[in-house]
Amino acid sequence: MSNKKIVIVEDEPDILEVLSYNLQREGFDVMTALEGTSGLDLVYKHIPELVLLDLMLPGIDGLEICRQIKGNKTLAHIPVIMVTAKGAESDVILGLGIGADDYIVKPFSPRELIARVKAVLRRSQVDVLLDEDSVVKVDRLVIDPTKFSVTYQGIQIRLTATEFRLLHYLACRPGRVFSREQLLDQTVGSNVVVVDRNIDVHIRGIRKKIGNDTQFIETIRGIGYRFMDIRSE
Amino acid sequence: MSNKKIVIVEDEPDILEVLSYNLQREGFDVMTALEGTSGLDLVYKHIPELVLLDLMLPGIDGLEICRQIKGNKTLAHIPVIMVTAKGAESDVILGLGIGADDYIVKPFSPRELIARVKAVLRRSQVDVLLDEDSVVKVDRLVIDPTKFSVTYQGIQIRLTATEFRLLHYLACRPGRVFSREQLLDQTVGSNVVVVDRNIDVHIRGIRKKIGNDTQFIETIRGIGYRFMDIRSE
DNA sequence: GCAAGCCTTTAAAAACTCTTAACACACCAC
DNA sequence: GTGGTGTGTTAAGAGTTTTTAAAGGCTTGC
Repeated sequence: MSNKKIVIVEDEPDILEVLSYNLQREGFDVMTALEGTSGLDLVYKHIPELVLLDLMLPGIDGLEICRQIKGNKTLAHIPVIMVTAKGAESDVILGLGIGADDYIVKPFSPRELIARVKAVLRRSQVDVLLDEDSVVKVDRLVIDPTKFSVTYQGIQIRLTATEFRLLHYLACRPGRVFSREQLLDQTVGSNVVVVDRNIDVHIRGIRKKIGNDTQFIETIRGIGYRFMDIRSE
Repeated sequence: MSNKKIVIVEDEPDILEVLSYNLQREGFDVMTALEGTSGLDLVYKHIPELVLLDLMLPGIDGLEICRQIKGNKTLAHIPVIMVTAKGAESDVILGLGIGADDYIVKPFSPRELIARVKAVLRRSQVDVLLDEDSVVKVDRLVIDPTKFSVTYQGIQIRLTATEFRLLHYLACRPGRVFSREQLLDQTVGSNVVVVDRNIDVHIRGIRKKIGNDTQFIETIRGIGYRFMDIRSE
C-alpha cells in the first residue's frame, strides 16, 4: 500500500520545514506549497488524505482554501487541519465553522502535530472504508442498498425511504452511537431544519416493522441510538 | 537535549534545600525563589517544564501564583504541584480548582517527591494527545467513547450517560486528583447547581457496576477522586 | 381534484435517570 | 476511646428522556 499523502500550505519556510520533516519521518508523502493558489492546485492534482493549512497566507488565505475544499464534492471528504498563530481564535472558530476538522496552535510540538494528524486521519478513515452499496447482513436481517430491500428471516420488510436510510446508516456502523442530530444530518440532510425527536418516530417505524422483540437498534438514553454490535454481545 | 527546568517557590530554606537537592540529583535544572514575586519572575523568564509551589508564602501566596500561571496563555500549560502542610485541605481543593495538577503534603519523602514530579511531567506530555474519541484501556477495562461502551474483562458494563462521562473523564487523566466540584463541571455542566455529594452517588454507581473489589477510582479523602495510575503504583 | 402514503409535529404515557437527604460507617486528631 | 468530619450506601420522588399514538400538511400518482 502506498503512503498517505499530505498537502501542506504554509508561507513561513521554517515552519513548513518542521511540519514536512516530522510528517515524512512518520511515513507520509508530503507535498508543500508556500502560498494559496499553488497549494490548492496540489490538492486538486493529488487528492491527498489530509491537508495542513496555515490561516494567514499571501494570495488566497487558508480560510478560502478550506472553503473551496469543503465546497467541492470530490475534495469535501479530505480532512483539513488549520495551523494558526496563538490568539487568532476567532479565525479558528470560523475555520471549524466551514468544515475544518482540527487546528494546531503555533508553537506546537512535533508530538502534538503527529498526534493530531493521526487522530484526524483515524476519524476520517472509518467512513472511507465503508462501502455504501454492499449488502449488510446481521443475524437474519439483510439490507441490500442496491435493491432498496430489507428482509428479516427471509420476509420482506417494507420501509419508507427515510427509514431505510436510517437503518442502513446505523447497520453499516454497528456499535457506534449517534446523536439524533447526527442521524438527521444523514437521513434528511443537514440544511433542513427539523425537530430532532423526529428520529424517534422513524426509529419506532423501523422497530415496529421488523418486530419489536428484536432489538437491532438500541436506545442509549441521553445520547442517541446505536445498532447492535454482534461481536461485543 | 537540555535538562528539564523546574521552578521552586518555597519560603522555608530547609525544605527548599531538600526539594532542590533531590531534583537536581535527578537531573533537573532547578531555579529557586524564597517568595512569590521573584518566583513568578522566574517562571516568566525561564518558562520551566514544571513549578513546585508552597501554598503559604510571604507576599503573593501560592494560590495567587498558580492562578496567574493558569490564567496566562503562555504559561497555562505548565504543570503546577502544590506543597502544603498537612491539614490545609481546603487550600488544596482551591488549588486544584484553579488548575494545579497535584499536591504533596509535608512532610514528604524524596522518593515521593520524585515520583510525583515525574508522574506529573509524564502526564503533561500525554495531555496534548488527549483525544475525546479514542479508546481508553486500563488493565482489563476498555472504554470506547464512539460506541458508548465500557467492558471489564470482556463483559459489557451498562453505565448511564453521567456515569460514562465521569468514568471517561477520570480514566483519560489517570493519577490526577479532581475535586467534586470539578467533576460536576465536567459531567453535569458548570451552570447547573447541584450538591457536590452527588458525585459520590455516581461514583458508587460506577464502582458497583464494574465490581467493587476493583479499585479503578480512588477516593482521596478531603480532596476528591482520582483514577488509578498504573505506572506510578 | 382526490386518494394514498410519507414526513413531521405534538402530546400524553411510560420508562428511566438524577438528585437529595438520611443514616451508617470509616478515618483522624486529641 | 471519643468527638468531629468526611465518605459510602440506600431509597424515594423529582426530573428528564423515550415511547407511543394520533393528526396535519405535503407530495405523488392517477
